Amino acid sequence: MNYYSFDWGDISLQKNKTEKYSKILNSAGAVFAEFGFHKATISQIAAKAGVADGTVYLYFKNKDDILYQFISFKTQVVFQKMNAAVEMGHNAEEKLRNLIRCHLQEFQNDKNMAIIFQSEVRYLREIESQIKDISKMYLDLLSDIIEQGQIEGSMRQDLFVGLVKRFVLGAVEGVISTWVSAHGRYELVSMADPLVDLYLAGVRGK
Amino acid sequence: MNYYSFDWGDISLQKNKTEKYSKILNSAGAVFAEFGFHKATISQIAAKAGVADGTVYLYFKNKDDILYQFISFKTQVVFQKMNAAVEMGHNAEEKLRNLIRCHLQEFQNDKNMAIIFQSEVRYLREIESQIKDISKMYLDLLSDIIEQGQIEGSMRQDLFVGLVKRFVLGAVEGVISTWVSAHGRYELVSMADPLVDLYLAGVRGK
DNA sequence: CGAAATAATGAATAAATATTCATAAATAGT
DNA sequence: ACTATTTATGAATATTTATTCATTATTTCG
Repeated sequence: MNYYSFDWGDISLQKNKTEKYSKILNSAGAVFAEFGFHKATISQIAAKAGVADGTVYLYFKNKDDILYQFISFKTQVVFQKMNAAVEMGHNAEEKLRNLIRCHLQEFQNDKNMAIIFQSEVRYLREIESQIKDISKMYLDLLSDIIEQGQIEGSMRQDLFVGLVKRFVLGAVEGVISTWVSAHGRYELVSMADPLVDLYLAGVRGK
Repeated sequence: MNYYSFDWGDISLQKNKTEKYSKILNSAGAVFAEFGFHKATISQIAAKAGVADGTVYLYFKNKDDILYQFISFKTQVVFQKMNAAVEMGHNAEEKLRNLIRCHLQEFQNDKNMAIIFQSEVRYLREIESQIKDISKMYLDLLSDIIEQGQIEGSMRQDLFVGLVKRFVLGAVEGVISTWVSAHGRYELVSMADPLVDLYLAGVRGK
């Protein structure tokens, strides 16, 4: 194994493999988003990725696996960003605001992901194990923020935390859902501040 | 046509037809809820309804049509009740509370419906026309309530109504979703008051 | 280069199941 | 009771498409 060939083979192999894997995954994302998981076909995905149908099966166990890996990968990436965003906040309100901003920003940047999360996540009922964990992480993140807010005194003591976090996540998802229905015509992220304001102050006048 | 036979034929015919139609529709609801629309089979539905596979096609155009009719029917019934509930309220806050209570109560009473709405409604992308209209009615109901609240002075003037209604609906759906995931183990309707309280006052302390 | 290993192909296969339809049962009208 | 009409049956069909795999292409590396 000389200097020139040192690991190059493996590296470029890895790279090609990764590239093709990503290509297929992204194509799948586009096709799933356009037609929905069940109406999407392997042939469509393969064609869009520029590979043969059979090739898909060199990178994924089966059709379900493609969806699973797509969601799994996207979730991980987004969640990492959310975590970082929350950490940037100096108090509970700031953390909440950062979380919501990040959430909306990421979904705005990746509409395919937004559509797929909205429509297909629930299909993975059985497969869900890992994905459920990540959804749980999101809710835990919220729990921490709320609890911190209560300690700081910026949030009410009489909150039912389990309800509040569902309330927050549900509303964000609703807002994203509307944005998707509107074919992403406006700035999703511009909803962040008004939304956080609603969380904090409610609809009632003073 | 004598006294004894007067219209009896037709009446019982109607009744039988309606009965079988409902039987199939309800069986479909149960099967869809248990297995999900795509994994549910016509044979399962037929078996549960106690009819032959072919019979299903005497009452429904195809599998999609069963889902469509199920959702369509349920939506209409629920929406009528919601409307009535809202009308019982004497002011915006009461109306909002009645709406949310009714919403949660109806979904609690019909878990199959809750599951199907949660998982499958978005599948009907194309078919959605009528269903979208009904969802729109829900949002209009909310718009009216919020606007009334603003006139009464019980709700802030600076609300972005389009956002608020999504916020409200999203949060209710989130709460229902959690309840379904918990296999309906607690009283969904007990969430109504805390939820409305969050809408009105937010999470911030005074 | 050339043999071995790896990767890609896409036509053929296999399985699932929605839908049809010839036949049978039930019902209604006389 | 008898015929016509309506309703129900369920085995057979038809279609769709995920998945396989024998073959071909590409890459690796002495």
